[in-house]
Amino acid sequence: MAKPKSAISPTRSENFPEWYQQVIRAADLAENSETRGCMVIKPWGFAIWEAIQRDLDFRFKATGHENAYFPLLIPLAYLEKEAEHAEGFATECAVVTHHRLEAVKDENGKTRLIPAGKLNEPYVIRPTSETIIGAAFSRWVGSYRDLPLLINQWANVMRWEMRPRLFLRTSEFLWQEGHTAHETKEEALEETHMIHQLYSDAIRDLLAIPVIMGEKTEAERFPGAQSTLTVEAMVQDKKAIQAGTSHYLGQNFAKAQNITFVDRDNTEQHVHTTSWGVSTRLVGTLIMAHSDDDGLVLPPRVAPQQIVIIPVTPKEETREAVIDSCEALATRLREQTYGREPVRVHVDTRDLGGGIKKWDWVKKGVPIRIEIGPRDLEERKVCLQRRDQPAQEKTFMEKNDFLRDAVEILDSIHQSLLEKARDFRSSNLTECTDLASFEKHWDDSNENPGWLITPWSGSREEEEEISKRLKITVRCLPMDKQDEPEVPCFLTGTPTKSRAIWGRSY
RNA sequence: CGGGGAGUAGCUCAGCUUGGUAGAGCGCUGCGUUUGGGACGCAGAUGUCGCAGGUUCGAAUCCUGUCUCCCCGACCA
Repeated sequence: MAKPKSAISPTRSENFPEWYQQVIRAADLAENSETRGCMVIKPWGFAIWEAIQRDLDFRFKATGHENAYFPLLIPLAYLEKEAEHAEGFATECAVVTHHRLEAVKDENGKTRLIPAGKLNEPYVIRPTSETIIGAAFSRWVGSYRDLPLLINQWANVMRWEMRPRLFLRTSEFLWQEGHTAHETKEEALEETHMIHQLYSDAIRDLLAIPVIMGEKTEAERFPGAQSTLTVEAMVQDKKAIQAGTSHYLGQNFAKAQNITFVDRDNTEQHVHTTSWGVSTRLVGTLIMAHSDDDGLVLPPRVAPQQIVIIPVTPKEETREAVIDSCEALATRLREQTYGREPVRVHVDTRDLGGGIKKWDWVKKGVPIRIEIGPRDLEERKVCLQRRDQPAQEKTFMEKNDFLRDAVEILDSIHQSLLEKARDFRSSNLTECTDLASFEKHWDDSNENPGWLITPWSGSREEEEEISKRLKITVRCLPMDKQDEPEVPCFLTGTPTKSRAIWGRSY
């Protein structure tokens, strides 16, 4: 037999980046727009982001945070206040310099709009909001009684990316940014760790992606931060994606922006701030983590539709009965809940061939497909197909059993995706203790090198040298591997208890 | 931002070297036959040939500029 035809071409092994684009197109998630580097997020893609939003928003509020909203435009002078931060973002800022257009006829009589009304002080379109939120904090905080201040904002930000990719790196993207201010360093650090854990839990429970929790090295830190915590995910080409970050900013921004309070001993102090965020990049991560050569595979918790019921209506005389039965089943299923929300069920009554509909939903990644035809109606059965299994795979089960087990099946799909991702990562994360095999691992003959974990005590300069040379980065210093048995660093030979994870990244 | 490739129907692309004003397959619409399956037949619709200039009697085709996308690199919270 010829090799089975896949719905997506090229396949992952043929051309991973192209496969990624095709999955997005086939699932109708998003498209490139006319605006450089920006994307149009289509309903199916946006619904995934909305599901992520709802869950995270719930978690933020449950841990005492409140939502607020700050301006899109930041006075240039604000961004200049924290030196390291200013330098870090300088090259990727879009700048607003005018506030008016003048309509002018050109030589062909066509109306042209010419920027006019030059601003004395330009605005920067926010690449992140530390500075403008800091300015608000300095007004809002006066006493230790005002602390902690726990704010989150859902917003868009803009970073003028040179090489955009749908969802993974777009010039404009959607995210949430948490900004908090605290009395003490300990409290602020506790906040960053709490959020770090929250992200790790949410990504595991929602997206079925296991992440490694760790700290960034100095070279990889957020500009202006004292420490940056990261959650790192591995996707199917074995590259790393930073899926979320949580920063301890120390008093850097407080000092730059005068965020002070009078403490319990009546002395003026600077607050300790944090910031943390996840973005629409999570959608890209999810696509690359689970999808296969037949298209998108969605973890049930974020699937815009979790169960799609396809009526099979070969004969006109049984058509109505079949559709009624499908609708009735959908209603019963919607009465159930999965992960704090009613089960999302869609009945596909479009007047199209069964095969077309089936493959449509395969490519869109719907976790459960149910088909009901006249025969099943008589036998009170349903035909069950799971997206975590091959597209041809079918199971017939009693309708009542399915009604009883549907939520459980959704959860088992979630679990199987998570386990598969976990197995993939563990078989591509190898220990390495010597420089020779480290260098060999990254040489050109190894097209998709996995991650390496090494004993590490190198300096920033040593890290930057080897990173540049081998086109890799330290993904993180994994939190649970910083007190290991003392062995020589693979690079410097200095005995160390610390371990570092290395990889290629998006 | 550097190197390479590409922009022609919704999608994938042919046509461009040798200028004469547009095609295929898939998709789409309608009708019919099918139908536990991404089927078939017939009929039909759809393009300022990325945009702006220039050369020419005439430009998808030649020239200049510009924008966008893709790949590789540099950069990247």
